[in-house]
Amino acid sequence: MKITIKDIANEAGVSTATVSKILNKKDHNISEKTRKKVLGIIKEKNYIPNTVARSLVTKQTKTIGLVIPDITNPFFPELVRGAEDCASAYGYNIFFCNTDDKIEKEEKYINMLVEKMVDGIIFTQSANNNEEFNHLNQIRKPMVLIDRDIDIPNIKGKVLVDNFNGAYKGVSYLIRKGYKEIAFISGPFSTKTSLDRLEGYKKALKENDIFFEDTFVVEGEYKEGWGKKAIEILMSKNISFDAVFCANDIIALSAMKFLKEVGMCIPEDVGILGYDDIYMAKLIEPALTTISQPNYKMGYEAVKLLIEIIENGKAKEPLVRLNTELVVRQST
Amino acid sequence: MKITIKDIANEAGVSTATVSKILNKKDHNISEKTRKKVLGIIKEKNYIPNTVARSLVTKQTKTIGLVIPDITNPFFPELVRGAEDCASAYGYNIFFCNTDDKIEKEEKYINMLVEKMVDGIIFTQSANNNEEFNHLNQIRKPMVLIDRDIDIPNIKGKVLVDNFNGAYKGVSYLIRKGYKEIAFISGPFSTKTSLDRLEGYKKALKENDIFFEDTFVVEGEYKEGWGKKAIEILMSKNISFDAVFCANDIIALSAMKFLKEVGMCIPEDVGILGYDDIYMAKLIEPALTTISQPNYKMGYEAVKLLIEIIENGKAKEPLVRLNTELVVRQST
DNA sequence: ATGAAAGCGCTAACAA
DNA sequence: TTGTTAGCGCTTTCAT
Repeated sequence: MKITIKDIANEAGVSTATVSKILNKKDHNISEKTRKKVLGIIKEKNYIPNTVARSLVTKQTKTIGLVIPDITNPFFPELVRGAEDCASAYGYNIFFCNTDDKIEKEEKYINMLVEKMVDGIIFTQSANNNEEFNHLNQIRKPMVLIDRDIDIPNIKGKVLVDNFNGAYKGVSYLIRKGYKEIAFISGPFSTKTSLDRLEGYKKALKENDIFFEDTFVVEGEYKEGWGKKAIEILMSKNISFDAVFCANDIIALSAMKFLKEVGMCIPEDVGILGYDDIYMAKLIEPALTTISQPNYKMGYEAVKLLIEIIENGKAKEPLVRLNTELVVRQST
Repeated sequence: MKITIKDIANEAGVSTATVSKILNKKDHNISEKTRKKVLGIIKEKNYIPNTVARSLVTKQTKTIGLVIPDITNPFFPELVRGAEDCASAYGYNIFFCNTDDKIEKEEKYINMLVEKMVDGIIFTQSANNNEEFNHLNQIRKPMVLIDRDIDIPNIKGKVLVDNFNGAYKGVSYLIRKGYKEIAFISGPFSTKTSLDRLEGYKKALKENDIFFEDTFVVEGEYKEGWGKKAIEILMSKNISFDAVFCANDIIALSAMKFLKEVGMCIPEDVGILGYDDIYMAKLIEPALTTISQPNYKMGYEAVKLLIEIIENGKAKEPLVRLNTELVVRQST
């Protein structure tokens, strides 16, 4: 039989209130003697408090929901890991959900999370879907957003990355290295992320008196196959480029693979610059020069922010803006 | 103010018992009229039942714990995804934990999970740590193990992969392809996984009348840097090999990168065979031939098994053994 | 077909 | 310093 606080109280000859106080370190006026005794019995009986019962009265579960599109996308493991580490450090657990960017799944999960009485929710998306976010506005739980800057009234916190500067730094570096004809394989322009990176790219060109040409930019999706396809498009248009700035590392890998297959040398014939710095970036040959997103930190900071909001009702600094970093390797 | 079952009952002019029955589809003798009415009010008021309160009485949380070493290791995302998909299909949520293979973290998390009243726990490790598993035996929750075959009395289910056959298939293929001097970069021999793969490797050699030599096998760890180091060891011993069977894909990638750096051509000078088929295997150049582990399926099946055990007390088939598959690409 | 009431295991006023 | 007691929101048995 499961043993409860009552059993401990009986055994110790005290009331459950006393045991509860000891359990919750509201010790201040409990005699050392009974404290010791109760603690002893707890250990001896291997008693584990039932947090479900506790949550019912305290109205908090020490649990948060983490909603991402797909853990299988190499962008997310680090982020999730960061989130989990932070949660764990603050005594919280994480419910983990994959939405595949599907609005139905998203709604279903959010409802599940609310039913499970999570204390707050963290929300990430890789791609904007331009559907309505009405259902998010129904939710009366603290929420923080990662990586996207949409306006939902009841979002109380955001963790964003400076994509503009990231792209700007990367492309500037490419130019300094002597590359002059830099193509940009972009993600969808429906995302602010992509738009910001495009602006950073443009600014770098402009500052170096390189004329910006539409044809050097191809818009696609943040997916594996897009890199190859994009190169094919570029080539079919007979565009000559000596470097490619890719909207993320997976795209870069796919582009690189294809370029090698058609006999190009990297970085001699064409330089490749990625974005994200996923785990594999350093393991491929040549290792990928890329703009490192602080994914782990994003996850960590988001949870930290959320917990602050949960515990204080609001955040001192509700917008965390993280910086990127250029990681130079052999592909440029 | 949060709205409760009482509010719904009042509004509808019925008792909470009635509402509860309707909520839980114990409808059988509730008049259609009140059913409709109650359901209407629930929708109108946007009522969401509090599962915490429910769990307190039903003694089940519809929640399971998933304990893995590190989501950042490319082996796990697919597995986790499979687990999550299955859980979600059965109406369960997943608490997600990373232990880094540290016994203290493991204990801490398991306790947290028990406190949170999970209905069951799934347990994965990449490397055996030979410490005691006493603490696992204290746990009176259904548990299922993935990928390792240790004996813990209260483990009620296991999902295993046939490593012996995987290695055997892979190495046999290498031999068929004409490779004769096949090195094996192994993981730690403290793991059954590694031992099984070694046996598979030996069997393939033997069947093809290739003499097995100790020196062709190097034992290390399932980590990124090991591939390069292993090749260095092999070379420093002046061992000539025309193919390398790597204990996992990360090792293979690292080995491949190093071999290319020292001027070897793959697959001409040396063939590379990996193990796992991680996401990146197909994206690198040359794409990696590897033995595909059914990671997604492992996660999925493990959760399915666990839920069966949770709901029926035991599993009809407590041991699920999954097969591997050889995926031929360009590295051989 | 519906409701009254007990109780799940815990916390937190308030009393003593 | 400790105990009494009233819930938290729900399910479930047993009456009605």
